[in-house]
Formats: sequence, structure tokens, C-alpha cells
Amino acid sequence: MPHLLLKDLPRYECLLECSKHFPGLDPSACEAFLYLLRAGDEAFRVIDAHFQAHDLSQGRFTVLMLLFEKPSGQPHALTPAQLAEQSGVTRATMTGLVDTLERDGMVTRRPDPVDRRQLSVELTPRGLEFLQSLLPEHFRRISALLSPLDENERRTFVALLGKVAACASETFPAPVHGAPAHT
Amino acid sequence: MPHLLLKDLPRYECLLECSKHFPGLDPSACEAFLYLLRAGDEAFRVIDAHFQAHDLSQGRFTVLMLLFEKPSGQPHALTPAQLAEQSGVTRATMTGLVDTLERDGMVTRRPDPVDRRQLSVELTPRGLEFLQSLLPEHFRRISALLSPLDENERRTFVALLGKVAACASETFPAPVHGAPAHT
DNA sequence: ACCTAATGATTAGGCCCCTAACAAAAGCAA
DNA sequence: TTGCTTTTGTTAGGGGCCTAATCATTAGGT
Repeated sequence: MPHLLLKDLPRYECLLECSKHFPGLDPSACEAFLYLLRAGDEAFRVIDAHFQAHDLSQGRFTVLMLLFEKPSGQPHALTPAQLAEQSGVTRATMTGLVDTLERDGMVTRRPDPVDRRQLSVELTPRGLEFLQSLLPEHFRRISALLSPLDENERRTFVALLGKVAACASETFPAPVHGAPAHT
Repeated sequence: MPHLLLKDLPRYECLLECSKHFPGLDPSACEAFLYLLRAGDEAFRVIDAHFQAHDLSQGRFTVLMLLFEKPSGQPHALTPAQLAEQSGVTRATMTGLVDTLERDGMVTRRPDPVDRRQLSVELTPRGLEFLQSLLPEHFRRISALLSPLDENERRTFVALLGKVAACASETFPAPVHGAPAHT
């Protein structure tokens, strides 16, 4: 589900032209911004096409990965609230994601004997098997996407992306999904 | 509407650890991939927050921009099919976008006297005024987002993003929205 | 104990985007 | 002209994500 975006990015000369009409328009910033959005979109599209072929969405994949046993070894059981917090969606959305994953037999909900409000979401053997069958192609696509960049360029790339992302979350902080904590 | 994504990106050491369990996992590629998605998400979020404050979506904004008179001077009138093609959504989606834009008085549909299948979509004076009142803050946010990068870094940034995007669309071509042209 | 506040999960309703199917109009072949 | 085929815009239905409201359970203050 790519963000709606211009099919053909405007040329830099066009942006220069536009900047004459809009004093606030920074041509090189706009160009970098558009390239960032388009590259992110393209990368997302490539990964999502693979997911869709297996009736998976980005959201469902993230949930499965969170429940996937870490290298440490022990399997993961998380509550819907924890899953929502760690994957950056609302609890309401997580309800829907777990609904479909449970319907497809990938995860199970279990009531918590201690706190009867909570549930415990776990990966089923079928979910584990599914994920493991999916990951090789997933990683292959990621490797292919980044193949035009050598190790040095990748370091530079990560550094630049990190700067922009940090600036975004500092200058325009994201609203907190849970309680606003208005202190 | 950010893509669902891990709140905290895994550390590079963790990716190295994971690569032992998955031979296909390329740690530096995964890191760059995750940074790209997150930076794209953050940038999108910053821009979208501004849009939402004015009851605008990325899709509706793109349509308004396509209808906005270019520096050349003459106003733009496009058919829904042209709008869909240039903004990368389906015609069905464009119908909905133009529906809401017309309801809000931003654009008008006019029948084409020559080809009675076609419509002509134009910006209304109100739509033009609205767009012009919106753009300064829009450009301000883009400038702010890219402010941590100097001109030199921006050129590098654009070059690296361009490489990745080009690789994505070549290695995994996007399906054509219109006729598949199965030759 | 009692009343209130906070927390967990869910439901209801909305927006954005998609695919598939459709009717109307235009183009084209025989 | 009559019959395909293509193109245009639309509708119908679905999925993903959101916010706001709801209900049950737990925790805290008195």
C-alpha cells in the first residue's frame, strides 16, 4: 500500500523554478524529501508484494516477528497491549491483527490466570513454520534492494537517514498512542 | 498513516546475532532497509500531521498540486484518468478523491463537450486559495526535516536514495495500474 | 468495605486505498 | 450499418489503520 505519490518526480530545475514563486521552497530539501519518500515507498512495495502473496500485511508480519523466539532461545508470549506498544499501533488495531492471525491459526490467545483483564498471545507451531518458510525470501529481497550500495555507502546511508529521522522526531514529536501523560 | 513498524529498531549487534540463525540475512542491508523505512515513515508523519490539521490527505494534496497552475502560468484541467495516472492510484480511487474534493468545494467536475465519457477536473478559486495558504508551512516543514543535512550531504543522500529506488523498480517492477499490456 | 480512577481488550464507525465488475461512449472492422 | 474492442468513470465490497466509546477488571484513597 504505497503512499500516493507523484509517478514522476519533478526535475531539480523545475523545483528551482518553483522556488521563485514560493520564497519558502528549498529546492535541494524538496528534492531530497521527494527522493526519500519515493525510495521508502519502493522498498515498502517490494517487501509488501512478497507479503501479499502469502496473505500477509506489514502489520501481521510485525506481530509474528515480535512473537518469534529471539536468538536467546525462549519463545515469546506478549499481551496485546505490549504488541501494540512495540509495533507502534493502537490497541484497537492490535485487536484486529490478532483476530485475523488467530483465525488463520498463526497465534493463540490465552487468558492470564493472574490478571483476568490480560491475554497472552503466542505463536503456534503453524505460525512458526509459516514465518520460517517466509523469511528466506524476505531477507533475499532486502539484500537485493541494498545490493547497489557497498558497505561504505551503506554506512553513509544509515548515518544520513538517522539524521533525518532524528530531526523529524525531535522537531515534530509523534503523539503518544497510549495515555497522553500531560505533565 | 505510518506503516506499522518497530518502535525501536534492532541494534546492529542484534542483527549480526540473527544472521547466524538465518544464513540469508545480510546485517548491513537489513539495517539500511530498516533505517530507510523508518526515515520515510517519520518524514511522512511530519507532513501528514500538517495535512490532517486541514482535513487533507496525501492523496487529496497530490490531486490539488497536479491541478495547481504550473509556473508556466496557465491553469491545469485534467481528466480523472490523467490524475490517476500521474498520481499513481487507480481510477476508482481517483473517483473517491475527486468526490470529497468536490464536496469540499476545492475542485469542480465539468463534462467534456467533445468526448462525453470524459470529465474535466479543475481547481476552484477556493481550492487555489486553500492550497496557497497551506504551502508555506508545508515547505517550512520540508526545509526543517532536511536542515541537518548540508548541500553536499543532500547530494549524496539523493544519489543513494536514487540507487535504491532504481534497483527496486528494476528488480521488482511495479504492476501497471491500467491495462496489463501482456506482451 | 466503598467509591473512584486507571488499565486491558473490544466494538463501532470512519478514511484511504485496493480489485472486480459494470454501463456508457468512442473507435474500428466487415 | 452492425458488431467487436477499448476507454472512461463509477459502484460494490474488502482490508488496514485510525479515533472514540464501552465493558470488565484491578488498584488506590478514605
